[in-house]
Formats: sequence, structure tokens, C-alpha cells
Amino acid sequence: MAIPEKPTLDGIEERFVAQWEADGTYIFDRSATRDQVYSIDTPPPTVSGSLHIGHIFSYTHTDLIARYQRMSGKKVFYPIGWDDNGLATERRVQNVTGVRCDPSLPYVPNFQPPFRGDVPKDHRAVPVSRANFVELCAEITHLDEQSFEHVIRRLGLSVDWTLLYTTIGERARRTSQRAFLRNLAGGHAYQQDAPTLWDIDEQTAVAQAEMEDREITGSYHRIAFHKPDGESILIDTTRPELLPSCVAIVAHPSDERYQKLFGTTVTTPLFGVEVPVVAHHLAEVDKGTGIAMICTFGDVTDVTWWRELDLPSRALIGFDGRFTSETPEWITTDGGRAAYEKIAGLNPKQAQRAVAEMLATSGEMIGEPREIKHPVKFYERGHRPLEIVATRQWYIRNGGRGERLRDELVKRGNELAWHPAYMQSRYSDWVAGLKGDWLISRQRYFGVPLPLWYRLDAAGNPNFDDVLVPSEADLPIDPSTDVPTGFTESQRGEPNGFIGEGDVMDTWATSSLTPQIAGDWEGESDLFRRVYPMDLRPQGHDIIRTWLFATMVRSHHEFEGAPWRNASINGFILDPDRKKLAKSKGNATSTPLHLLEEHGTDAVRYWAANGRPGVDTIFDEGQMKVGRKLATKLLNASKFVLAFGTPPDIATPTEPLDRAMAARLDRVIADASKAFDAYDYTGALERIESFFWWFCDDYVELVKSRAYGTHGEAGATSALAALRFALSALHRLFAPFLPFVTDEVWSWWQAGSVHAQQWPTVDGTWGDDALLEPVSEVLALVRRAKTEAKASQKADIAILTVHAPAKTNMALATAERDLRDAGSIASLRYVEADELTGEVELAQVTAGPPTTPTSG
RNA sequence: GGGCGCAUAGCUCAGUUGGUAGAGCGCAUCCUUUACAAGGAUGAUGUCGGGGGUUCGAGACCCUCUGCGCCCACCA
Repeated sequence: MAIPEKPTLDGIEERFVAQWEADGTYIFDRSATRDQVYSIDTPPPTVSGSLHIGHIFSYTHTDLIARYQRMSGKKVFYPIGWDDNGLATERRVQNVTGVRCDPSLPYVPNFQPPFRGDVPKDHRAVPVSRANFVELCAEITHLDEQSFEHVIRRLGLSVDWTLLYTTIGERARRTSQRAFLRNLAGGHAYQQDAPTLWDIDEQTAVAQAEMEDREITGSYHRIAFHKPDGESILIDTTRPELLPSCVAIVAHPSDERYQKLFGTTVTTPLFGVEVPVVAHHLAEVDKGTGIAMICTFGDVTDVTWWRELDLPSRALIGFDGRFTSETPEWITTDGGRAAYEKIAGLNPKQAQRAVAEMLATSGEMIGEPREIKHPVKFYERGHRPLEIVATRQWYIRNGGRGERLRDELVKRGNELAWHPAYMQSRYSDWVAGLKGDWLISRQRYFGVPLPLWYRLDAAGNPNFDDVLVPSEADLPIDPSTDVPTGFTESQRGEPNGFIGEGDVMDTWATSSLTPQIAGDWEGESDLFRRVYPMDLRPQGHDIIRTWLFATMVRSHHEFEGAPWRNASINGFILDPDRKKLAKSKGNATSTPLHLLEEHGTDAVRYWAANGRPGVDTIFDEGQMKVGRKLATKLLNASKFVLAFGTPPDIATPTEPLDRAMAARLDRVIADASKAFDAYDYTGALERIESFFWWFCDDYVELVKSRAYGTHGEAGATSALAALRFALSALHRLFAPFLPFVTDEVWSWWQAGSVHAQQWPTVDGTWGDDALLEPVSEVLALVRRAKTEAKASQKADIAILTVHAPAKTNMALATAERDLRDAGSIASLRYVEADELTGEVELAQVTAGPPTTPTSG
């Protein structure tokens, strides 16, 4: 292809995206063996959200590494997936279609939702069957995925689109269920009926990793419990509504104030229930009055007390977050039963108000409630505090309840290189601080079903200990429609028959298997052994405790090894006020597509490449403008260099200046490669970029005249060979960063895509580049003189006198002709001196007429 | 309360094993017309957060204080 008259960046994204797709430039070579492969466990973006600048940032980082590895000779396995299963998708579907799932309803064929887009605020969600709901989820996610694909392609990621997977897709479901069944068989998965943190709005159990503390306002209510002798014991509580669930009151064993009470009983205010006074070391002497009430269950400490002190269970809050309507049998006094009737059916907030009023009336509340700020556990996507409800749930062992496994998992962290290294402590700290096993069952709909059925006894009640499992060959299955071996559909729900497990798995229980899903573990192909364990897991530091850790757990159980060799942890994007960019805060205004269109993809990638692994980076359109400038410069410089014409095939740089340039380039290649190998793409870019600007500003200016042939063929041939040699290397060095403009300039003079070329290698035969520094210095001092004289850079210099050490002068002399050409220097003299300085005598310029303001 | 990280020019950041402080942006001055004015050349700008210590020598190493960010933590 010829060099265009006027090179431009316009439209190169569309052109090369189409060309790469047509040529299959990034298709994985499935014949490659593991040692030839560089495999990447790409994060599947959550399609229910929107792609934002943070994705552009972190996905570019991964692509830089992928492109470097590919050019370095590796067969790069670089898949992409969409995370479309789970609660986030359900929420989005509810919000855009105006429906909600009611599993008790029958399937309606050809169901059309009331909306596809914006649902009016006052719309009441239409209940639909589970099957209809799942259908809608699939439809909406498919649309979301198309728009995601458009942006990712436009970003120029060198992913292999033939490897596309989704986390709700058939292969993901099969993989997820298979892994679960293996965990079950290996004793790593189990079910348990126990108090569980529960989101009352979503009505599902929540795992430790999905919880967060939020500081909210509560009120200390000082309430009076009654001793048999009529005296009061005062207790501060923020949750007076849990009084009917009170099972004991507790103080620290060493607390002198309460020594005599341990072993006695008191009665609760309002409800008149007799409860023991117990001692436990977790009770804090200086918190409130030093004595607390234990309720089933107000918080996780209550669970600990309940378990360790062997207390009865008096739970009253149901799955819907409301107090049960039946008055419990442990409340026996007339007053107590009357009080309970006033809170039956209320939610915790309403009940608190009611109880506080009753306590005030009865005189059992001392003073007014005192407002405090305190941390309360929330589901990270939730709106109301979590409650604790006793339910049967499935767990996978993750070391939270066993020291040995915990230690093993912490040690697994040593099997991979962390970039940056200090991120490993996030992992170790999290594993060491686990409070329990990983709760994987969710009472939701759009997820991978737990592949289980339970046998029913003669009375038709499920025996949860009698678990029926499918054979791996039948996966994936849906226990709500598929039937266990040896049964027929007619036995579903019948005595001595079976029922299907209704729960789905947590979305992390599937996304923790991305290496297995993308690599087709246990599938038809032999892909897996060629790509696993993977070379790289790139991800954000916010999901080390979830995605990274969960993937480690699954890999540990199944393969007894870490799933990757490297983990590269990217930082966040901050706005100019150093706030984390987030849509909810209203500071993530520009859509990524808009940025890619305005600045050009290469320019945006340039900005992203300046964010080192792990470092939070300021969103800076100024940097994108710099990137744009760099891409434009690459166009112009390439055009100029190539316009000198083609040297003979065997031509090689022979002039000292040309060889010195090649030597400097050699060092740049070595440094950039070393930086890339250490996942420091930013360092590599800095090195390449600064060489490139020196190449344009100094080297090209120096050899320009010689390249035109001013001083004969030998000098011109050396210059042309050197210019082209450097240009080829520069195109390839910039290729990972600026994939579009580099492929454009490459196409002007070379066959094939630059992205299929070999990364430049160190030659080592050029000698040293010591010559370049003094040459650049002399050039700078000549330019300075002209600038200070307010003359054009093209102005002639009569005499330049260089003062420098003899050695420097001799070196300068080898490049004298180029220096004189570049500076328009008529005469160049050398004087020996300790340091390099110079005197410049500008040629007499014929003084023109005095400058006068002119019109027109 | 515990852990991790950060603090260098007006702004965003580099500063590899200690050896005279760097880049880009911005700013100032100047230069257009045979690569590039959406350009080029040149220049100014720092008590390296404070205080101690080690050393011939500290932006780098040690201690300490301050400020900021993130993660974690039993909600009475």
C-alpha cells in the first residue's frame, strides 16, 4: 500500500477492527502446547451494568500484556466472556421490563412484558413464572452483550472472539454443576441448617464476601429488666424490637458489678419472659451498661453466644423480614401476649417504634433514646440491614472453619506472582480473617441451579440428607424440570418420590470457574491441558476477596494448585477531585464510546497505559490529547522517513552516528522488554516514547540532509538503512499500545499486520551510543542561540566554536557533517576544555526594512 | 481497633542496588511556508509532608509524627 498524501487517524478503528476480524489475527492456535502458550483468565464484565471508563482502563492493561506476549512468540489464549447470571441481572430485568418473578405461577407461552426500556415509577411489577422470568433475563442480557461487544471491539482488544463464553451459557452451567458435584463427592461441599445472614428485600442468603459494613444512625434505648427481688437491671440496646426474641442477658465473667447475678434469672420488660444471666468473654465491660441482651438473632455475636452458651432459639423474624404473626408460645403473660400482638407482622423498623412506645408507657425505658452512629452489616447491593435467619443452605469449604485448609489456601498465594507484590496481603488477610465457609446457595432464579434432588419420605416430607445427584454425563440439568435416575416426573412432590432443589448457586460459584469454562474443562476438546494453569489473572483489587479467592478455592479442591502464575491487580479511576469514579456519584459522565470517538482509541489507550498496576489513576483527558499527538506524530514521522526511498536490500548503517542511534535503540528494546516481562507496561511505554521523541527531534533532523543524498551515496545509504531499521522497530514497539496507528503505518511499507510480527530483539553489535549525548547537546546549544537571537531555526551560523574535552571533540568530529547540516553551520571549530560549552556566531542577516504594522 | 498503600514543580506522575532533583501537561519567549501549526525551538519553576537517626553523602535506608486513600473488624 502506498503512503497517503495526507495521513490521518480518521476511521482507522473501523477499518482495522474489520480487517483483524477478517484475517483472524488474534485467533488462538489450538495446536500449541502448554509451554508455547500464554493464557489469560479475562474478567467477564457484568453485562447488567454498563461499561465504564474503569473497564477501558483495566482491559487495556491486559491487552498490552497480551500483545507483547503474542509478538514475543507466545500463542496467546485470550478469551472474553460475559457475566450475565445472578442477582444483578435479575434486578436489571425487573427494572427494564416491569416484571417480578413469582415461582408459584405457571409458564405463559409468548409472554410479552409490559415494558422494554423505561418503566414508569408508579408501575407495579407484574408477577411472572420462573420460566418466563428466565426467558426475559436471557433476552435482555443478549441485547446488553451486543452493545458490550461493540465497545470492546472498538477498544481494539486482541481477544479471540471465537472463545466467547457467558456465565449462564450451557458450557458454564455444565462446568459449574460438574465442579459442584466434584466438591460434593470430595467432601468439600455440604449443607447445613444454621443462622444465616439474610437480605429481607431480595429474600436470599448472603455470603461473607458480599457483605459490607455501613455506618448508620441508631438509638440506644436504656431498658429495665427485672430481678426477682423487684430491682432493675439496665441494658442499653439499639434493637429493642428484638426483646421478644431475648434468650439471656450477658456480661463479662470478670465484671464485678454482675458477679452475683450470674446463674440467676431475670424477666424481660414488656414480655415478661424469664431469661438467665450468663457470662461470656465477648461481653464488653465498657459498652453500654456492660450487660447486653442476647436475642436470636440480632447480630453475629448473638449467634456466637447462642452457639457457645447453648441457648434456645426464639427467632421471630421471617424470610420476608417481618415479625411472625403467631404469638410465640414462650410469651405466656397476658401483658406479654398483648404486647406481641402489637408488633406481629411488622417490619423491624416499625416494630422498634411500637416497642419503644410501649416501653415508654410502661415506664421500663429509662430516659429518651440516645442517637448513635454504628456500623451495621448490609448486603453490598442491599438497602436494609441484614437480618439473621435460620435456614438450610449449601456451603463450600474455604478454610473459614478449618485451620489446615485455611493455611493451605494462604500458601497457595505464594504460587503466583502478584503485580504489584503488596496486593498479596489483601488476599492473605482476607483468608486469615474468614468467619465461616462459603455460602453458595441463593434463593434466586436466574442462576445455575444446584444439580440436586431430595428423596421424599412416606409422608411426602423431604429428607434433605438423602441427596440425589445426576451423572456428570447428563449435565447441565435443571432439577425443577429434569428427573433423577430411577424416578419419573409423576413422582415429583409425591410420597416416596422426590423434589428438586429450588436454589441456584451464587454467581461467584460459577465465575470462580472461568479458567475451566473458558478452557473447556472436561469438554470435547483438548483445550484445557494446553492453557491450564493460566498465565495471568487480571482483575481489580476490590474483588480479591471474591473472584480471586473463590477461583483459588475451586482450583485448590479440584487440581491442588493455583489456577494461575500471575495476578495483575489494577487500580481504580479517580476523578480530578480524587473521588472514585462511579455512576452513582454522578461523576462518571462521559461514556467510554464517546471518549473513544472523540480522542481516538489509541489516544485513550495511551492514557490507560500510563496507569501502573495497582495504582489508582486520575481520569485525565489531557493525557488522551497527548496520546493523540503521539499517534499523529507517528503518522508524520513514518511518512517522512519512508519518503526518502528504499535503500538497497543489503544496506546497513555504517556511519558512526547511525550506528550510535542503533545502539541506543538496542538499549531501549532491552529495557522495554524487561519492563514488559515484569508487567510494567508503563515503564516500557515511557522508554519507547522518549526514544521516539529524541529520534524525531534530533536524529531525523541530523541525518535529513545526508539522507537526501547531499553528501553522496554511501552516507545516504547508511542513513536510509538506519532510518528504516529504527522505524520498523518503533512500529513494533508501539504496536501493543497504539494498535491502530501502528498497523496503519506498517501497512504503508510492509506486508501483513504489525500485530503478527516479532517483537524487536536486541542486536548487540552496534557498539555504544556515547556519541549521541554530546551531539544532542551541541544541537541544543545551537538552537538556544538562535532562539535567544529571535532568529529562525533555519538561520545560518557563520562559526560555531565548541569547547569540550578532547575525547568529546573527536567524537563530535565523526558527526560533524550532520551537525553542520542540521544547524546550518558554515564553520565548526573545536577548543579543548573541561566541560562542553559553545560559542555561536550567527551569520550576518541582511537587515530587512523595519517591521511595520500592515493591514490586509 | 487491625492491615496495606500514598505524600517529589501549579497539575498528573517517574526517580532501578544511597552519589549534583526528572518527564509530560500547563506557563513564558520565539520560529511558520520541501514530515508535522491539532506543529516546532528554547526557557522559568522544587526546604522531595514535619521531626529525629544511620552515613563522607539520604528524595531513597531506620524511627517517629501529621495528612490522605483503600481493605478488614463482635450491629448490645
